[in-house]
Amino acid sequence: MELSLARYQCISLDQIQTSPSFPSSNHKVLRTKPLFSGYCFRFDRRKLNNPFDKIKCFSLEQGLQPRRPKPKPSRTRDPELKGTEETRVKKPSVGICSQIEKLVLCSRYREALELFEILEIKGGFDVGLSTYDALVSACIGLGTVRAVKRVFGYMINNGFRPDLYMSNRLLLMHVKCGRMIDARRLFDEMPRRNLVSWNTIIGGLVDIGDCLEAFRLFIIMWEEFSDCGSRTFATMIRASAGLELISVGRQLHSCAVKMGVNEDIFVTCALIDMYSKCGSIEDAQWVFDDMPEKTTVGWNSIIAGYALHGYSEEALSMFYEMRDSGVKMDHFTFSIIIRICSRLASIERAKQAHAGLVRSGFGFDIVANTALVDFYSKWGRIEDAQRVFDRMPCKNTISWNALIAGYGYHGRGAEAVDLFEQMLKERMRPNHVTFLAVLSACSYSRLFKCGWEIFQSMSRDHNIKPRAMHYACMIELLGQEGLLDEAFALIRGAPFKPTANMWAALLTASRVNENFELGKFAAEKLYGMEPEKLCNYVVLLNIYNRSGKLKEAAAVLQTLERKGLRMRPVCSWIEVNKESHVFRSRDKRHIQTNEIYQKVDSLILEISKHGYVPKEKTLLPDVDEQEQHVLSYHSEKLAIAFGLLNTMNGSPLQIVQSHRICNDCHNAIKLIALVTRREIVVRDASRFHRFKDGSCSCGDYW
DNA sequence: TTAGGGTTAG
Repeated sequence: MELSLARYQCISLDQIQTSPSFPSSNHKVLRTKPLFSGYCFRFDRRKLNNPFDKIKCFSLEQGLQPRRPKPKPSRTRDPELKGTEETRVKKPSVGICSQIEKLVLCSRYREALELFEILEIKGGFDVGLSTYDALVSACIGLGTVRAVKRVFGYMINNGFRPDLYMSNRLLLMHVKCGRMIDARRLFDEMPRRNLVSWNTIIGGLVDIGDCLEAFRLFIIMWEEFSDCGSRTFATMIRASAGLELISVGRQLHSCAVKMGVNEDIFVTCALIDMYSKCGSIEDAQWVFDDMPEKTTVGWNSIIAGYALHGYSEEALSMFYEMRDSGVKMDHFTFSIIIRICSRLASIERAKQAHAGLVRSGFGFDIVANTALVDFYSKWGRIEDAQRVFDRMPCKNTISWNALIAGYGYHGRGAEAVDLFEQMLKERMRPNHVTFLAVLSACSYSRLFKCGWEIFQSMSRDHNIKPRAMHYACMIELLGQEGLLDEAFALIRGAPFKPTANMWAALLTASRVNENFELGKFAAEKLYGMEPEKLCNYVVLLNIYNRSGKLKEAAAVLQTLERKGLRMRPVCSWIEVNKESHVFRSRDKRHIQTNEIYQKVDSLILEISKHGYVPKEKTLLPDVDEQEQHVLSYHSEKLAIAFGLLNTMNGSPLQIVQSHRICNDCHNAIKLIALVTRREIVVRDASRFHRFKDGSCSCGDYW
C-alpha cells in the first residue's frame, strides 16, 4: 500500500481537544508539537502542564522501525510468574475445582459460578491458578458485576497474590464487566506491567468513551516500551474514531504502514470504521478495496459506514454483494441491515432480514432484536415490536428504551409509563435515553402529572441529571397545560445555558397557546443562537408570516437569499409501485388532483359521521375564513387520498412527513383508518424535528 | 507460555 506523506501530517493534542467530541472541560491545550509528524517522529523534550504533567515529551523514532523479532525469553522461572504458596496450604478441592474448569471450557459459566458457591460457603479450600483463571473467564462470559465481586472478594479473602498473568486476567475481568474505576486502581497498583496490561486498560478506556485518557496512557506506554503491536494500533485507531479526529487516525495509519502492521485484519477493519466515522467514506472504501481477503467484519464495517453516511441504497447493494461473494453473515450484519431497512421504510426487506437472522441462528441476539423492536415500533407495528421484545431471552436498557419509545411514538403514553415502571421493578437501570423516551411519551400523550413526577425522580431517585432534551420535553408538557409562565421559569431555572431545543419547545408552546410575544422572543433567541442554521430562519419566518409581520418576514427571506440557503414548504410523501409521490398542502400539481380532492371531500364527509370535527386552532390573528377548509387539504390527507385511490384494498399505507403531524390530521387519519379498514402509518421524516415546530399548516416551511 | 485487538441496537 502506497501512502502519500502529504496526507499523513502532524497531529497534536490541541487538535484532539478542539474535536467536537472532546468534553468542554478546563483542559488546557498542552501540546502544539505534533505527536507524529510525517515520517520524522522526533519531539523536543519539554515538561508539560497539568492535567497531563505525567506525559513527558518523547521520541517515537525507535518505535517506528520495522519490527525486529523479540529475543527469546529466558527459561529461568520468574518468581512473580507463579502463584504464591499461600494458595497451596489449604484443604484439597480437586473435584470441585476441576468441575468448575470443565464447565467453563464448555462455556457453562453460570453453572461454574453456582459450583463456586460451595467453595465460598465452606471456605479454606486450596484453589489453584487454573481454577481462578477459569472463574475469571466465567465472570467475563457472564459480564455481571456481582460475579466479579464474588470471585475477586474470594481471592482477596484467601490471601491470593496474583502474578503478572493473573493480574492481567483480573484487570481484563474488571474492564469487561464495566468496573473501570476498580480496573484503573488495579492497573495503577500493579507492581509490574507488560504490553498486555497496557492494551487491556487502554482498550477499556476506549470502550467507555474516554478516548483522550486512552491517548494519554498510550503516550506513556510508548515512552515506556518504545513499541506497540497491531493490537494497540487497532485500539488507538478506534480511539481516533471515538474522538472523530481523522488526522490522528491518518497518522496512526501511517505509523501502522511503517511498522508493517497495516495489513493486520483488526487494524484494517478499525481503519475502515475510523474513516467512515470520521466522515471519509472514500478513504474507508479505499482501505476496504485494498483488503486482500474481505472478511465478515470488513464487509460489516464498510456497509455500516455507507449506512452512517445516509447512503442506505448503496449500503444495501454492498450487502447483496457480500451475500453473493459467499462471505458468512453474522449478527452484526443483520443488525446493520435492519437499521438500514428502518431508514428506507422497507418492511419487506426488514422481514427478510428478520427471517435471515432466525435462519442463521442469531434469533436471540440482543442487538439485532433491539434493532427489530425499534424497526417494528417505528413502522406502526407496535404489537410485533412487543412480540420480539417478549421473546428476547435477555434484555438490556437499550432494548427497554426502544420499546418504551415505540409506545411513545404510537401515542400510547400510559403503556410507555407502565413499561418504564416494569423496567424499574426488574431492576434494570434506566439511563438518560430511557427518560427521554418516557418523557416524550408523556408529552405525546399529554400525561402532565406523570411526566412531571418522572422528571423530578431523575436526579432524586436515579442520580441522572436532566439534560436539555429532558427540559425540552417538560417545557412542551407545561405548554400543553397552558402553563407558559412555568415553562419559561423552567428555562430560566435550568442549571445550564438554555439550548436551542429548549427555546424551540417554548416556541411550540407559545404557538399552541397563542402567545405571540413569547413566541417571537423564543424565535429570536433561536435565531441569535444559531445564526447559520436554516431551520431557525424558517421558524422565525413562519412566526412573522403568521403574525402578519410581513416586513420582518421579507427581511428574513432576503437574509436567506443572501446566504444561499434554500427551504422547502412542508410536505408528505407516499411510495406507490416503487415511486414516491410528494404532496404539499393545497397542492394541485398532481395529475390525479381532481380525483384526490374528491376523495378527500368524501373521506371528510364519511369521518364526520363518526364524530370528526376539524378542531385545529389556528394561531394566526389574521386568519382568513377559509382556514378551516384549508385544514382538509393538508399534505398528509392528500397523500392518504392518493394512496387509497392507487393501492389494493386492505394493503397498509405508509406516509412520511417533513414535519410533525398536527392534532387535526392525527384525529382525521385515525378515523380514516377506521372507516376504510386500512392500516395507516404516518412518520416524521426526522423525529428530531419534533420540538422545532408543532404545526403542519400550509404556508410553513422546513 | 498463558493474557490484550476490529464491525451492531435505543
